[in-house]
Amino acid sequence: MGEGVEWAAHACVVLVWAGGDPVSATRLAAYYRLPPAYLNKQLQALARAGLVTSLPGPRGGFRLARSPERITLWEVVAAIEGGGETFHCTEIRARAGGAVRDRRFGSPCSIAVAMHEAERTWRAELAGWTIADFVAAAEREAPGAPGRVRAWLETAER
Amino acid sequence: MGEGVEWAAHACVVLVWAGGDPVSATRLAAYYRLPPAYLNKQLQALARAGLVTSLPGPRGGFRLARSPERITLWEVVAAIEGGGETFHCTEIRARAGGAVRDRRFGSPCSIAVAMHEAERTWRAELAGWTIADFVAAAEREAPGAPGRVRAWLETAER
DNA sequence: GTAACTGTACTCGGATATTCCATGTCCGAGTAGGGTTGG
DNA sequence: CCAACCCTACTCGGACATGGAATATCCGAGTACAGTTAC
Repeated sequence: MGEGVEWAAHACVVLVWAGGDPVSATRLAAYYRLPPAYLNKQLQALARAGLVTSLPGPRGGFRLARSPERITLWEVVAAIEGGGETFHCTEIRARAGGAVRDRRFGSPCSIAVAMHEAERTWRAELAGWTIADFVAAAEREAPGAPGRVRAWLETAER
Repeated sequence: MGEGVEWAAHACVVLVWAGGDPVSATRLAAYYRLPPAYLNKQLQALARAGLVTSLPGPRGGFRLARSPERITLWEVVAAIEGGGETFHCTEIRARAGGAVRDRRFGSPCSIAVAMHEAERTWRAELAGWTIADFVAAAEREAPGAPGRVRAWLETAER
């Protein structure tokens, strides 16, 4: 799994602490010491998925498109990595030497079924977590975080 | 996910149908129309993981190291893709601008926790399936498969 | 006839190229705000 | 003084390099069998 997912998730948490004010990719990248252009790429992916809204020009940036409780971890992963199945069945049983050449199999390959079932539970588990959960956990760990982050963003402003 | 996993799983099913007789990588590759040398690489990975045993020389090849009920889909995936976590937390919160530089966080990052929890259920789901399940499903779908496969391996023999 | 020997063909195993995707970077279109200028 | 205009700085957005891993391949070490030969 790409590390862009981790960046995107943490970025969403910071956007919550920003309180709805747009935060530019440059600012976010500076906060986490990340390559600005590449983080911008990830944020664009979130924008395409409708998780954040983008605002161009000065005073522009990104902000959450919905409330944190309504954004699941699965949506973030899907936005960055793509929502498709990670396991792709190539139906190699249809090419088996002993099988009839153009046979159409009624039921899908049981191996693919197992893989997809496992992925389904994985996605369900991810969908059980929201950005709000991570915000709450971070604030429980470091109560002063929201104020500090907001202050940092303000001071770096301009 | 790499397609080597699919090859390895199907290969295990064929090994069951071979009834304990060693089957060479070349034979298996010919059966599924796969690149022989590369399938050999995957089988070597299975051998390193202890899922199959290898036998060199003529009449050699691979056979299952245990009974099909004792080989889970997770073990196959782990043997090919590596058993490590697919999500690797880089602790970017420790590099946050507002955070204390060398602060040691007591509890792990909640995002990483969520990811690992989801992966845990994924692995558990995969571990719930065994090669025997796939063999049973395939025989239910195509009752003559075992005999056909065995015959094909015999005829192609030599 | 039998037993030992030798040669061959076939196997795994790891070292070696190649292709593709994730990573990382760059520049262009567009916008808001401030400074300037003319009335 | 005020309003219109322009210019600059800053933003997102997508097009463009780069590196490492997955994909694919090849050759060497080792083994079992068959054929051969000596006794």
